[in-house]
Amino acid sequence: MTASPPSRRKRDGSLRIALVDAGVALLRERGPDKLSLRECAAKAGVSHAAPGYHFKNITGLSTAIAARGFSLFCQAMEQRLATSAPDAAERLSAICQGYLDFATGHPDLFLFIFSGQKFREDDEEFAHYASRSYAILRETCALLIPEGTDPEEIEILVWSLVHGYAHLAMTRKKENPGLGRGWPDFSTLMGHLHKALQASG
Amino acid sequence: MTASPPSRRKRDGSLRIALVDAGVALLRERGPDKLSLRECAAKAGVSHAAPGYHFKNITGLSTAIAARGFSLFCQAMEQRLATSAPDAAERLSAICQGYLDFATGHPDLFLFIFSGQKFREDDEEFAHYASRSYAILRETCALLIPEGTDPEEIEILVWSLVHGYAHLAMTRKKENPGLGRGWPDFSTLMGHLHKALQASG
DNA sequence: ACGATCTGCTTGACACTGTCAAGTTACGCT
DNA sequence: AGCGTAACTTGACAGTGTCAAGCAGATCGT
Repeated sequence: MTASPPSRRKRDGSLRIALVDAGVALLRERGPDKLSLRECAAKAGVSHAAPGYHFKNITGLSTAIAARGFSLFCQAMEQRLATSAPDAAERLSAICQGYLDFATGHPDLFLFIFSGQKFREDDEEFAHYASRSYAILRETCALLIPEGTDPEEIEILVWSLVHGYAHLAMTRKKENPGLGRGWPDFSTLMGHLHKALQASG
Repeated sequence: MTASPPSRRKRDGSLRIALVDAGVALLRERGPDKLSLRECAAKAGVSHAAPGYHFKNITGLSTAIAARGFSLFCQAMEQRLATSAPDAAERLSAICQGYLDFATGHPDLFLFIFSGQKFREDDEEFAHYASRSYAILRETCALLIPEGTDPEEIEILVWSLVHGYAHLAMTRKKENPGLGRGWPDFSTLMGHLHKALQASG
């Protein structure tokens, strides 16, 4: 796996990246609770203690993987935003779609970053992408805040709805490769949400 | 811990219960990802392999703990329902309050049962309480379904909103003993939800 | 060109985990 | 009293995270 030339030493941090790659792959193959330093090492073709050098403990590796997760999460939302119509309602639909793209495309990673397990919040990369993901939501909501309403109220409303939908879909029965069998499409929920916002504004 | 008379053998399944108690306590003390068969055994005062007899593997113990979790979950909702005004909107508010009572009262257990880890779905107790918790939601929503709307659409709408709110509150930063600092109260979200339902009905 | 140094890894050890096989003990029954 | 079996205990093994020590290749000063 990741078979680079013989086994030269890297001063460029490429093993660090390879280990995160291995971790992401491991999550996908074995599930969100089966991460293991030693198996990441094996997958990357290095000795069992090599990860300990780059991430001093398993929390460090988990944090790096979560950072990768949040980065992909942001990417998914931005991708949908990039091809969205410019009006506020469409942009809101777009980030929600991106949200669900990420959840269905990387269910393991999605559950992992929202597992409630503690990461190293002081990690720069992690903090960057985690806060950026919320910033995207916030900016998109900004245009839809009814006069005289606390913006956070709407942000949390939207976020709760899409997050709850995605998270329930991922945790309920594993026989849903996409979203739950027979579940209403998110667009119908989005319709109700818009009605609520119109009624408020 | 749970110091019963000397160390007599029990034919009544009381060790099984003691082990689940120990597991629940362990989750609270050490976090949702730190469950251990051996430590549950120690906490219950039995040998390291005793849990293996009652739950054949750690998935078995996890399932029993999750069953306990869902049972408390149902209990929290029913308790709020019992003292609620009889009209549909109030009953809906009541189960949402119960939902949040459970999440804030047992954050570890809440994250555990919704961690996405797989349980033994064929376990009778687990299946009972898990499906019952959804049934409570369903029954409460039933009175609020607008004419000509798929009931599941409203159920998922409500469930997503309250679940997303609770789950985000639990996973975002651990310095929130209750719900996030400065977060809008759920009742405001509930207000928007009602507006949406009125606009639909 | 060459030795010193430092960085990136390896090796080895330890305490801990889940799981299984085999042994032991106490309870209920006849 | 004695037996059978349910409810454990004991012991072992492989796998885990973490740490200390060793070691070798890259880089630097000269």
